[in-house]
Amino acid sequence: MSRTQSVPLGRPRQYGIDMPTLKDVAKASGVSVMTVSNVVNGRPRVSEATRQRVLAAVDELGYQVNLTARSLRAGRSGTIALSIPRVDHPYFAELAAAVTDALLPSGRHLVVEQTGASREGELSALSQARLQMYDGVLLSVVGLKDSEVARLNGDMPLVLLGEKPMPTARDHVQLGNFEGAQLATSYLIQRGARRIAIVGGTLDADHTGMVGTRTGGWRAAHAAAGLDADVRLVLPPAHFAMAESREMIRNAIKGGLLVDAVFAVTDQVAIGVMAGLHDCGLRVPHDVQVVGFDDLDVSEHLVPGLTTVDPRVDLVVAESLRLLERRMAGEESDAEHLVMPVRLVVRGTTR
Amino acid sequence: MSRTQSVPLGRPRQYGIDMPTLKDVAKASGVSVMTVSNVVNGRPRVSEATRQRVLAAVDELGYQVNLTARSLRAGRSGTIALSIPRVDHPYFAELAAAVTDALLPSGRHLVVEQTGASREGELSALSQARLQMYDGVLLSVVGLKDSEVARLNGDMPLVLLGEKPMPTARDHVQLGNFEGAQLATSYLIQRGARRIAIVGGTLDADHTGMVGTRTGGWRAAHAAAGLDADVRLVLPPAHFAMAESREMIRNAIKGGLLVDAVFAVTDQVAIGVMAGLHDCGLRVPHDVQVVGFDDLDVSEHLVPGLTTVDPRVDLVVAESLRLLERRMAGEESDAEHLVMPVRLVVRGTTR
DNA sequence: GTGAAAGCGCTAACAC
DNA sequence: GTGTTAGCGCTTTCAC
Repeated sequence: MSRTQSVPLGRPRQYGIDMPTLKDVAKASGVSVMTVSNVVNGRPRVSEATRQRVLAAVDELGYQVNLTARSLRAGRSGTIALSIPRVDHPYFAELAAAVTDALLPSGRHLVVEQTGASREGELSALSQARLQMYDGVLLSVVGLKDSEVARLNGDMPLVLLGEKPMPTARDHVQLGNFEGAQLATSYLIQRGARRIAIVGGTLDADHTGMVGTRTGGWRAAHAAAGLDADVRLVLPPAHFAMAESREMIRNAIKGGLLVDAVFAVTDQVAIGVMAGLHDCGLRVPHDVQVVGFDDLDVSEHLVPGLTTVDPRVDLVVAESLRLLERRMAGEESDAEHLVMPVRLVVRGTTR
Repeated sequence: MSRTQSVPLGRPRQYGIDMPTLKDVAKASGVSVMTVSNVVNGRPRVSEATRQRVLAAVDELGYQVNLTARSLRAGRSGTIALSIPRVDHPYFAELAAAVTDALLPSGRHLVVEQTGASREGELSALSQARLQMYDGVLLSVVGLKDSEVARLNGDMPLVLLGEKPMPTARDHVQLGNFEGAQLATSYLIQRGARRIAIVGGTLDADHTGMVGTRTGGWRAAHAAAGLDADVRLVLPPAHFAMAESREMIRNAIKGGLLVDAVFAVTDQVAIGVMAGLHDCGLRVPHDVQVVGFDDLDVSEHLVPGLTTVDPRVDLVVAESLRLLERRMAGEESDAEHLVMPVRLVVRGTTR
């Protein structure tokens, strides 16, 4: 009697023809919706005959489960979100790909959200409302302050990635920024460099954040070698773009800055630096050695190949997902704050 | 009386504390859920006093709309999906970023789905069920056959991107593959090249798809110049990876292949080729000229800068979104099939 | 201006 | 094994 025929309450526009529902399949196969649900979800106690009949109807009508409805009812969406600033920053793209690959065996679904690397973007991408649609979120924080991150609903499974200080109450995985920068700079010193510019570094006293920490590593390597870290060697581009870095090193050198090596805070910056050095007629590594940070896919195939810090994204991803799975399983253990190890990959831009 | 206190029907696990609902806000502010809904959605007929009271309660309880529920009821999610093979393929990453930027002013939300460039991946990412969660989908097809794409629900707003033949019933935007390849090859011929390898080309007679079409352009340019396109110059890597392309050109040259130029079907391939040529002691562009296709961000900053075909992703994105908006608005006009113009960007890898 | 009722499509719980 | 009931949180409809 309660068939949905004259649609009393305007069925929301599904862009044309309505998709068949469990009810339709139930009607077509002469069973209850619950039985159809059981079949569709592969639950045990269904007789083979019924199963076949239902499956036939599913097939004929082209039934597909409505994930929104399931999600509303079940409280789980089966989807994890990875929130990164932008996919066209190769480091984040490679991170996203690594997460996707790592998630493949688990059968979970991943979507990538872009925040735009701004506070506003992150705030909107991270609105509780949005996040609620996912079973778990891997959040790469760039713009937000830790106090803002701390305001996020504590009950949502969330693992933080990124190089800023984070609320202690949340799981957080970060790269060995300090260690990597120190490693890179020490290696340059060891290879004879004495005037090592840091492109993408900061003069700021704040030694937190990706830039601050890496600059700290650069400083520490100098100190460890008993060398002076000349502040004029700190070149701070506003973004970490190739074009900008290229121009910055070029201007510095044309302006008379003496440099026999560059530690670029990212491989993107390093690529710009290599181009800029070439613009100045300087040869890499003969005149100026270069070390980057990120070990992008492309870095291996530059000419010469870029010596760089491998941030071990594989470890970052594995640990992050371990922590996230734990939270999604409802575990309430103390938050972990991990700093992954890094390693130096030596290629042709160093002597 | 009907307060949710002893949860008769197990409220689905929302990972801990329940989020407040409209009902909670309604109770707290002494109005009906409907009024709260009206306030929350900024609908007109609500008295200022009521609005303030509701807003206060929203604030106090930290209410956030449940997008899943809204989506189920309203039939719209406010979200668009961009489905691409992988985000760590720079071309797709840049495409995704371009879509994101283009969508920004509209206030729409975008999520990126990765299909993994396989038929299976695409089929699963494209299950009707998944797609139903979005108001519109921009689908970059790689693995699927057009017949499989054709089976997708015709009522879902969907615009196809990609270089394969597509069902005529769906909107489809593609790059000027043939034109670009011809442009690149003709330019090389014009610059004196006579032995132009195509790395990433195919010997297949099938002249559809990205590879087939670009190989066709390479062939056509030869024909137009009255030259012979030597099939030994067609080097077909299985994927479009840098490492693979590098090895392939290296082996070919060590194996005695005479080459004075390379048309690489993508910039990724071109980067591998440049590295491979360097491995062989050949100089670019002095000994071998190189032209790519994609005009990636990095291509400008390689040393030497890569001459390449700019696929005008900006146009592709603008047109795709125009078509998608039209479908989302419910327009039923005939499907459009667009091929965007391209242009050659001349840099240092050609003479 | 405000609210009661209905129900989007699905599943947990429990009856038979 | 199968069906019935009761909602998940929201918005549409329509009465007041």
